[in-house]
Amino acid sequence: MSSGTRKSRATDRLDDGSPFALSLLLRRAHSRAASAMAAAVRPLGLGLRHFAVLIVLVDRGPTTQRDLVQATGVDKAGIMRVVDDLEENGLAVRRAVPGDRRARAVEITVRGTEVFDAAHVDAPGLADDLVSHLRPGEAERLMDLLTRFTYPPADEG
Amino acid sequence: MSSGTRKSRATDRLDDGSPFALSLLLRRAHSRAASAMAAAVRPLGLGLRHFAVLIVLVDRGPTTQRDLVQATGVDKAGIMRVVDDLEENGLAVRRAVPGDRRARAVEITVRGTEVFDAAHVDAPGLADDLVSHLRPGEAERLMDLLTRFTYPPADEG
DNA sequence: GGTATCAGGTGAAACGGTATCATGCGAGTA
DNA sequence: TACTCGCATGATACCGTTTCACCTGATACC
Repeated sequence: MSSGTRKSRATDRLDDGSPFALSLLLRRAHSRAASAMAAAVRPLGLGLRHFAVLIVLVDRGPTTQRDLVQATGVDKAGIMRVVDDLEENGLAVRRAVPGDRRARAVEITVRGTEVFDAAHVDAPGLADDLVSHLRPGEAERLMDLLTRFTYPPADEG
Repeated sequence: MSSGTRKSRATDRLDDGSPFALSLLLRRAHSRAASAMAAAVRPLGLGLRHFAVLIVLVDRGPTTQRDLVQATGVDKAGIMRVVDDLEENGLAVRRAVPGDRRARAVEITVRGTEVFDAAHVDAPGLADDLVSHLRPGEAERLMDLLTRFTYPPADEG
């Protein structure tokens, strides 16, 4: 906390010692990754939020909107709008759930899987570029740490 | 990309193999960290974005809005609004820069430093809680990896 | 049946980014 | 010096997205 003027730093990194450092750093890290990966889906007229839903649909099959909220961490209003978009573009459909008249299961369409596959043409290359400046194994280490940071064992949230 | 139905997972994690996994994971990691740390500044009537600017001001002293854009990674329109808020609340002031009539240097006020200190009462504890389920040294390792992920050496963006 | 809870849906407000504009600086030129 | 042109800084307007609060209808529990 030097008073008065202070020479500007060489880098633009925020102070690592602050208790807010991790939060601010994650913001920039996400921004960097998101803007890079968005390039893979933008030509398809989709945003990453649409793709996050498609991934779940491919991975799990028909999924209620409630479960999509849980799986993606996106607010239910956001899921609503994303599913609206997917439905308008014919990439997914809302179907009634047999046992529960409240619930609507979202299911990916054939056209949806085609778009899903199309996005995976460029995506792996872009993803590799993101971490190409790290040393071997560090990308996996980062994923592992991030996963365990984001999903604590059960108690503390 | 297994075809057809597939058993639902126990956890709510997204597939780790997808090229989009890192981006989506960073989104949730940031969300978790940001909502936790926001609790430390919410009582002061501020958001994390305001605090990101205050940190730079404390660390560097008077800073032009252009440099705040670089330091925080926030768009210049966003910096405008944040500085507007800080000025309205008396936490910072815009001052003319001697050599350049275009530039406005933002400087933290006494009241700004008081608010800055007030936020640091709860912040360290909250920050520790965020990583308390990780093993010793892993938090530092995560910060290190995130830093090097976010700020590539110079060439590749 | 009565009540609490849950899934889905809707509208308003807050947030963040893009495009655009106005002014000032600086390099180059005559 | 005076003039132009390109670029930088800040400010503003607009638009898409996200978040919050509330509402409707269905289910579960007593």
